[in-house]
Amino acid sequence: MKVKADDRLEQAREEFIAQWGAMGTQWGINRTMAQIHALLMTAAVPMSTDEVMEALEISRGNAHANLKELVAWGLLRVVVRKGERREYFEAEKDVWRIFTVVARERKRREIDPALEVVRKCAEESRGIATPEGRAFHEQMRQLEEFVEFASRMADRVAMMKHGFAIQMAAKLLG
Amino acid sequence: MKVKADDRLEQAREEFIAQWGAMGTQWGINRTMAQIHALLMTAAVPMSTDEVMEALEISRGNAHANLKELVAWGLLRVVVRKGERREYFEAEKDVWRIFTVVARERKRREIDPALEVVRKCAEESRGIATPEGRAFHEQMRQLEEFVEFASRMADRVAMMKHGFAIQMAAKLLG
DNA sequence: CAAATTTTTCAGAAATTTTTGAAATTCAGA
DNA sequence: TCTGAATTTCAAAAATTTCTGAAAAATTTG
Repeated sequence: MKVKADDRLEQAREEFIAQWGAMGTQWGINRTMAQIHALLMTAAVPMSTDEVMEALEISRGNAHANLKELVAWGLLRVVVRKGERREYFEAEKDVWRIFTVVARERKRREIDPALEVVRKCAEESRGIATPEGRAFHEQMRQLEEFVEFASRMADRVAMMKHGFAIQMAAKLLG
Repeated sequence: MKVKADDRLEQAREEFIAQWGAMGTQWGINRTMAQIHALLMTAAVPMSTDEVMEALEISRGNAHANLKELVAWGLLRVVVRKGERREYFEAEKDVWRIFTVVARERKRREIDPALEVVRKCAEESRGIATPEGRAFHEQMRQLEEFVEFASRMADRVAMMKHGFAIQMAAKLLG
């Protein structure tokens, strides 16, 4: 009976890890990174690099690089047991916190650079006197305005507490 | 004087196209697709496949595939001039509409598949009696709840009119 | 219907990203 | 300081994605 329960869990968990990994691709996150995240998000206790390597059948270099990347994002914490040198990794499991972390990172990688680009182009095209020049500048201005708006929204959302977000969403969805 | 204005415009526009293309990469959109979008978003009149090929120095196959993809997304419209067989392409220039189109597409590619995955895993792990099994199921349930929430939010935002979004954002940002 | 023009397809080439695996480095305890 | 265990780095290999260019298919016109 215990064996059967363990099997079912094992199977469901492997399914989750595989699928979440495949999805990472769509999200612009590499497969291994997403798989490690899925693995640790569903781990009862922190895992070492070697345990991750074994569970996902990946190389040390790959495991290492992606574990560190996840730590940099803030999705994993490093845990050290006293009297041991080895590092263990533990995932953030709170769904709302995972979301805000990812939102912050995506804003940094997607919105901030876009803002720079449109600002520069709006600036460079200021005052060109031809009709085409005016149209171009106006287009850049509108883009800038919008991207700046998106940037502020992202900041706000990333700072929100779960309760507040739910409350706000209730209004929006109601 | 006219020449100088044209040069400045040309330069600013090329900068925009190059940078927007580079950014596409970060956004999980391929470079050419983003460049074509930038090119047409800043074009005074609709352009043909050959004009796009020439402007970006890309092959016919590449131009064709990405023009069609942009049409499928709803970011370009096909325009046919009377008495001409050739197709011309015209970009959606309204920034808010561009945003809602992209939001819809990203929801479809990123959120919907995630929802399926976590639903399946929550289902498959229902009723596993071990502590690990319960923890896993609970984690999947919370993920499911959140992704469903995100899905609904995305639908709402994608349907909003510009004015309403601004109004709502004012509350949020104020 | 035949010719001319335009669109579409697709196999292979090129570019980019990811992964491996082994060597170099770091670190803590003896 | 030396040893052994762990982390970090990185050049090369593998996998994946994107692009080309030419051929095939479709469409319009005379």
